[in-house]
Amino acid sequence: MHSLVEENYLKALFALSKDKGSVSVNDLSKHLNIKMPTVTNMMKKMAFKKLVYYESYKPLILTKKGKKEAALIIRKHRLTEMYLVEKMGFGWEEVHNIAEQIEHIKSPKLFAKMAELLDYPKFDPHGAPIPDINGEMEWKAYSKLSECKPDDMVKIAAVINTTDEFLKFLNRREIHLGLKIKIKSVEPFDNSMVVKYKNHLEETLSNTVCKRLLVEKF
Amino acid sequence: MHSLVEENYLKALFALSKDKGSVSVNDLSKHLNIKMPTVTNMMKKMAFKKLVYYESYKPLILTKKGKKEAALIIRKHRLTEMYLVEKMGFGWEEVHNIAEQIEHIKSPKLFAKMAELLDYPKFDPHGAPIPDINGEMEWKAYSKLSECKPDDMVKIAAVINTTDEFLKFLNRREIHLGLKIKIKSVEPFDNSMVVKYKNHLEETLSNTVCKRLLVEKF
DNA sequence: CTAATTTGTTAGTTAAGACTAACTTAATAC
DNA sequence: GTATTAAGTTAGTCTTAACTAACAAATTAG
Repeated sequence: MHSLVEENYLKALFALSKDKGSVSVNDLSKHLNIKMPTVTNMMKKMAFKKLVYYESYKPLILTKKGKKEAALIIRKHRLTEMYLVEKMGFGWEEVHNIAEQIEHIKSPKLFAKMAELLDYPKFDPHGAPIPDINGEMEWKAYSKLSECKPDDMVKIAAVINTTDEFLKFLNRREIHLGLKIKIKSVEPFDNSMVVKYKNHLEETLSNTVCKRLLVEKF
Repeated sequence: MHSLVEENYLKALFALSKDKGSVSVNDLSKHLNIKMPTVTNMMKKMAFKKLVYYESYKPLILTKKGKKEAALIIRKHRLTEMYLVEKMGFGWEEVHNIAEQIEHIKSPKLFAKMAELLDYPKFDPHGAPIPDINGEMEWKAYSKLSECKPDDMVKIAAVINTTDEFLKFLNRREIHLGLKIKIKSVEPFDNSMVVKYKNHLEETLSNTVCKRLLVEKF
């Protein structure tokens, strides 16, 4: 099995390669807060273990094996988050740090039990998909709220780039998954949106916020 | 905070010093499966951190601080075991390994929540006392089943020196905490006991087994 | 009470995973 | 298209926590 450190490299590689499919040493270094030479070294070790394709001066690419192992760690993370929220009563802004630790626990039984008790959930408390036991996962085709137009009626499906602070911000405005929102207007100069939902008849959301809210139109 | 490794030394020191109050380097070395020089080294580091009293060639003694920190790790371990059994449906023979990992998690909130959901339990699934939030804990004055006499009626209060195998052995005989047992006879040559409980009218338990069962007389 | 054995320590080595300093390759700018 | 800047690598160091080999102290045996 892999060390906790390797698991963190795997997760970072997986997260950063979402779009391009590859990652630079620099990006990985910044994301993990680890200096570049250390990253280079680790990539050589992980290449030897067939977790990543590594060639000098070229972008890093996860192997199939690396991707699967990363996805399985993410599975453990998201299952844990869901468990903490659904079964233990934590708020969605409290669970990240705990899950960050529990995801490294070696006990297939523990996570199998969580999945069972949660009735095999497909999404975590932030709307992110939970990879299945084979590491398979797919994001649904959500739009960003920031890309919607006035008069669109949308439902909040997921929150991305979550931080505790951002989630607390949403809490204060009673914004949660499943919430139905109507877009009243978009300010042209800063792309902030005025939206309406529940008893919030005129809430303004900055573009920074809108870019982090994934929605389903309906 | 302390490293996972230090936490394991603390736990081992605490467990081994139960009776004598002190531990030899040798015992600690054997218990942790770590060679003596490594232990000596670590003791110096931990003495510097005021977790243990260390003098060359003298027995190791936990400081008050060391004892408290050890007890708090044991608290996390036993709370976790209780949580896994009571809230997740694990068997008492399955929880040790998982708790061994979860006990190192840094999240006061997580363990506070477990305690709350379990309604502040005083004992773990094996009958061992759970230290309170200040690290205070006390074993009740139980007897070993091996020290009981024929015709004694006793109730199983705790299981000590538990291993998965021993707990499975108890499962197969339907022996569990709270079970009421009558001692029918004691074989003088090997101190094995013939006992009666529930629909087990004549079950023989070896001395090895009886020494690991703590009971309350009634 | 000395000899043998056990226990404990010292010194030096190793591996993992971090770092800095210095150098090289690749990318960008003019 | 060369010069500058950014990115990546190499080499060497550090810390933690393990190890072995060799030595020293304490205990036990006779």
